[in-house]
This record gives sequence, C-alpha cells and structure tokens, in this order.
Amino acid sequence: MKLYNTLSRQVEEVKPLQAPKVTVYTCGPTVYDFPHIGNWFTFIRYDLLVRTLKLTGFEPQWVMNITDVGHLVSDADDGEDKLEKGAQREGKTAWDVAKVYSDYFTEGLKRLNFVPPTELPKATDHIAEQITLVQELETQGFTYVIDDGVYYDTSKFPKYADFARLDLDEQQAGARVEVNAQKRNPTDFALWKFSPTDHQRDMEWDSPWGKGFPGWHLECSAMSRKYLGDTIDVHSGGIDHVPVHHTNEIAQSEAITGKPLANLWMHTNHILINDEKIAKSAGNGITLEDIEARGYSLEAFRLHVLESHYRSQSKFSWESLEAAQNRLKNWQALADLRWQTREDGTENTDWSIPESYIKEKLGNDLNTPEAIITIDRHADIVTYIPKNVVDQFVQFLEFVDGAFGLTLSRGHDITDEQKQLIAERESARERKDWPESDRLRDLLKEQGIGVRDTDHGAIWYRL
RNA sequence: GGCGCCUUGGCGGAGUAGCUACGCAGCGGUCUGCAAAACCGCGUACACGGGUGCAAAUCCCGUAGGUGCCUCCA
Repeated sequence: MKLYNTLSRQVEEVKPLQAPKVTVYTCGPTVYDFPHIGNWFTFIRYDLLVRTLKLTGFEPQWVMNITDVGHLVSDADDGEDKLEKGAQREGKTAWDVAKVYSDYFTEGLKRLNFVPPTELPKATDHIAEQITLVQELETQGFTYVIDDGVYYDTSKFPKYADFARLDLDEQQAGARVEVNAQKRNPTDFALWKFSPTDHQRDMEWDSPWGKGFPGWHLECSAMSRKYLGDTIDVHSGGIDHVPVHHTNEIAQSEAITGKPLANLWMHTNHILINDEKIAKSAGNGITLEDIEARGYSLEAFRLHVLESHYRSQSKFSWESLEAAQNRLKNWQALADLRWQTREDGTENTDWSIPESYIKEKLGNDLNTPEAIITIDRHADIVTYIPKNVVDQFVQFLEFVDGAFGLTLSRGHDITDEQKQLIAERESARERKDWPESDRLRDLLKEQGIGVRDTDHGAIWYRL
C-alpha cells in the first residue's frame, strides 16, 4: 500500500509501527452548519483510504474528531465564533447548534455508507486533556500569556516552517497586517482563549489561566494522542490544513513528545464548482439534500467522488454526476446478472483477475480512476454468468462493495410475476406476436425493468 | 511578496516515453421484428516555444493563461 506523503512530497510505502494494525487520524468537520459536497468529497476519500488499508491486509484504527467548540473566525480580537454565530442565526445556544449538526454529520456517514470510524471524539468531551497539553507546553517554556489568551511561541520550535516549507520572512512581507500587536511572532497561535468580559459565551470552561475556551489546533493534538498514541501512522486532512492547522498540531505535539506526530501525512485537494472554490458567499454550497432533490442517489455521488484522484483539484458539475449515475447503472446491470445465471455456455471470466487488478490500483496511492475502468470493461463484455461461477461472481461484487463503499452485492431478484412477464414475452416473440411482446416490454418498463434480447435469451436490468 | 498546483477531444476525467483509458453527449454504419446492448467508423485531443531521446501528452528549460494557500475553510 503506497501513499503520497506530504512530509516527504513523495509516494511512500505505508509502514505502520505495529502492523497489521494501522492508526489513522482524520481532521473532521466543524459542526456549525450543513456540510457541503466539498466536505463530503474529502471525507469519502478518507473512507476510501480506510477501505483500501483493509483490502491490503491492514487493520485500521480510524479516529475522526468532531470540532464542536466554537473557534474564532480569526485569531484577531474582532473574530466571530462560528458556533455562536450559528446559534444566533437559529435562535439557539452554541451547544444546541453543535448537537444538531454533529448528529446530522454522523447520520450522513451512514447515508453515504461509510466504514464506521473506531472513534468520533468531540472536542467538548476532551477539554481536560487539552488543558493538560497546554500545561505541559507551559512547563517546557513554549507558551506566553497576553491580554486575550495563552499563546504558543513558534520561535521556540525551530522546525516550525519545515512541514509546510514556509518562507516565514517572505511571507511576512506580503501578508496582511497583523492585528494582534502583542503576539511575539506573526505565526504564534492561541492555545487557550480567554472569555470576553463584556458578554457571556455559551461555551466556556475554567482553566488555570482563567475562564475561556481552547484554541482550535489543540483538540487534534490532544485527542490523537489520547486515542492513537504519540505517533500516528497516517494523519489526514484537507490540503488547506498544511500551512496552519497541521503545522500547528506538529508544533504542539512534537514539542511535548519529541516524536513525530505522524509518519505519513495525507492531504486531499479541494473541488471546484464552475471553476470556483466552494464558499458560502458564492452560493455554491451544494448539500446532500440538493443532490437527492435533483433525483441523484448518494451512491452515484460517492462514485462520482471516486472518479477523480484525491490529490487533483477536480470539478463538480451536475453533468458529471449524471455520468456517474449512468455508470453506476451499468455496474448494477452487471451485478443483476447474478440472478440470471445459465447452466451452459462458454462465458468463463476469472473474477479474481479484476479483483487483484483493482487492489493493485487502489494500493498505488488510491488510484480510483484506473480501478474503475476495470469494472466498466467487464460491464461491457460480460452478458451472463454461468451457474458454476456465480459464487465467485458474488464474491467479486462483495469485494467491489468493500473497496468502493457501494451496494452492488445487496441487490435483489425481480419478482416471480415479473419473471413470468418476461417468459410470456419470450413466447410471444416466438409466435412473432410483436404487438404483444412490445406491450409486455412496456409493462415491465413501467415497473422499472428493462429488457434486452441477446442470442441466449432475454436479459433484464433495472432502469 | 512568498509557497504550491494545473492547462488533454463538445463536457468530465485517466495516462511519467513507444501500442493514444473510461463515463456522458453527437454523427454514420453493422446487428435487430422493433428496440436495447455490443461492435466498427467519424468529429484530425494532449496551452505555446525551445531542448534531450530512435521515440514525449508523458522528462528538462522558458512563455502565456488559470488556480489554491499564506485569514476560518474539506
């Protein structure tokens, strides 16, 4: 199993510390609003990672955090809290908002057929661990206190710029004006923010430094350590996290443990809609509900996600989703051949061949586009399944479902009545009673069943 | 200003050197009772200019355009 490692900027073999166990940490959602499809793109790709690790013989332990603490829009004093803002918008407390959207998210994982993560820890359940972490950093001299909080002094961590290959001096030259003049370095970030004095926050906790709330990078350092130990095998997140969030996580965790936070860092690229990034202000925040409202299945959406490579900046369009849905139908038609086996025939596909090919492609930095072709090819060529290989075929379908998170193997046969209609149509055709055979074909069509005639009889498929 | 990425046919999107994926859409044909499916052919696909190779979409240099991040962000 090979993956591109942001740390080395190269494709590397995954080498877990305690194989076959492999620890995976994913930076999860901030639950202040409905996730848009760009968010789901990312999470589906981590699901793919976990599935592929399983496929290649590993036993993944997958932890994805849920950020349910409201963090400031920026570290500047005038920043707004996303959760509190969401609460204001909906006339609720930040706690209510966090609950609603975190429930929505976990429900979404099920709707999209995710492998259930081993843990889905919430930041608000790990305040004590986060405070401990700040204390450890304080003991080791990495912190300082200013008016609005406890900060991390990035100049004390010499490797700070290494991970993202930042050029701190040049960056400062063109960066926007730093609002907080009390910070020692522009890259310094809050570990613990003090509550404002003029009003009460919905979410705040006592700490050795006063009432407040944790900085937003802190939870990942605290929770990954708690659940997966000092060094994670694969740490994943959106590409936008490289220069700030993950850089800061590394600074926090490695300052304390002296060990690598993760051996391999996987980052997914973002998608574009109409050549623009997804942003609430652009009004292109499409949700799962929008997809379903247009008549597309979430399974088609999942397949659409897998059609592009996770490191490329791919595009979303309704046309592409339509194409994915058609592709899925082709695959479903192939899967439905399991109900239409024949005793005789020379068709003799060895289903272990595409299986190992798909494994090989996925194992090579999750090359889903190439893996997908394999199934297309077979969906084109195979017209029936001999009875004696149906078990192997079903096993292949289960393999595909496991690899891509689909439900091809969970299909069901058509009803006896429908089979009867097909048989009647067959005999009508033998009698050359074309009006009757066309009537029966239309009847089946109304029931969502298409029929096509081959040299070895009629084959049905779902429309 | 800094750090990156990208540019493939009507659309989407693969492809790290040689035989030119795949899905969607179009045209012509074979086949078919009609369909469907499949297959064949077509619309001369690889931003531009150099370079290195017997050979480049694929490697190197440059140009143009686009785009992401540096601020919350998947």
